[in-house]
Amino acid sequence: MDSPTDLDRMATWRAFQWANTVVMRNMERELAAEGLPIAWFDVLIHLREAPGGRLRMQALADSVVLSRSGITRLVDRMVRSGLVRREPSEEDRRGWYAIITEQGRRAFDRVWPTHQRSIEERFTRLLTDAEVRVLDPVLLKVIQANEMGTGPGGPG
Amino acid sequence: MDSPTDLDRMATWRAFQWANTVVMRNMERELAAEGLPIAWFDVLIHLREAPGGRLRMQALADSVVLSRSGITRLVDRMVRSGLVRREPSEEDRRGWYAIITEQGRRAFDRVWPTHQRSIEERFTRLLTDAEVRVLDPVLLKVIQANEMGTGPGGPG
DNA sequence: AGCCTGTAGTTGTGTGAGCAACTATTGCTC
DNA sequence: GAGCAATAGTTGCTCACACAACTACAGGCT
Repeated sequence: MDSPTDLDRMATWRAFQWANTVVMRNMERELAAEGLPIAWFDVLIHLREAPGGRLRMQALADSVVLSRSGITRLVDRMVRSGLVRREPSEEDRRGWYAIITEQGRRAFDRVWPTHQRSIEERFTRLLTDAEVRVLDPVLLKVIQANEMGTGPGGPG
Repeated sequence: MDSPTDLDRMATWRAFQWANTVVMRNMERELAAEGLPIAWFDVLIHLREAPGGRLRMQALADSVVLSRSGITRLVDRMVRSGLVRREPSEEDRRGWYAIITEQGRRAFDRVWPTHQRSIEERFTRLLTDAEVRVLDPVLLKVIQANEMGTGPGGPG
């Protein structure tokens, strides 16, 4: 029962990266096949969970890990498609809310079952209970050590 | 000691995604500050480890998880910068090798210490030995369940 | 009030990635 | 050995993102 060497740990790091890449790529393809880019899905899932189904642009950008300009244009597209609408903030006249529309909720509901099954098959089902219990604090440690201001509650 | 629920597992999945995103973003910024985009670094690390310092274009694309057109252009840029050169394959006259140059090796050596430290601080140092031993097989399972033809030995 | 620094969001611009179409070559089948 | 599907790589096109500059408003200081 030797300790993992530095090289072992580097391999773990690579596997971590690789696992994420390959899962994300597959999910992206699957969601795209349903006509919903994964970025759109992430926006919907965060808006849906936010009180009032709405989030300030910057908060949304943080949630989906996107630049301010990035979120502006992503929301632009989703507004054009009717999944999201904008509304000015009452409290801060510089601010805008992005708000999920009924159509947005329906779009989410439509793809969620498939996506959920995909997450299960590609990730959650593969883990034993014990592994989940180890993984959770590990991921939290990693997130905290790399925090950039925003807390988790991250991507969908 | 209840079993993690489906919701718990979904949260784990989100944390997994989030952890990867936040780490990658930080590393990208750090490497970019050293003048080497992370995609370039990944190419260099794979070429360096390959026999003869060379890899066929498609193999390289698989290693860094990029489309064929993507790898063509990425290699284009690196050739222009002198870190990589191309050489036709003897065995298959359709094929080309991407080969790391001396300058490419020097570029790698220059940024590697910093990057290595970054990986340690942001990831490997955070894990106990026991956690590494749990994490490794978990990641392998995820990779295998999501395999796309290429094996791991993935990104750098 | 007037100023001045900071923040919210949008817009101009450059770049990197994927998809599909294309060329060249391989290798299987008859 | 002629034909033909499959593969290797490149190129045309489009799109999404980041960075920086810009406008508008907020909030503290004098």
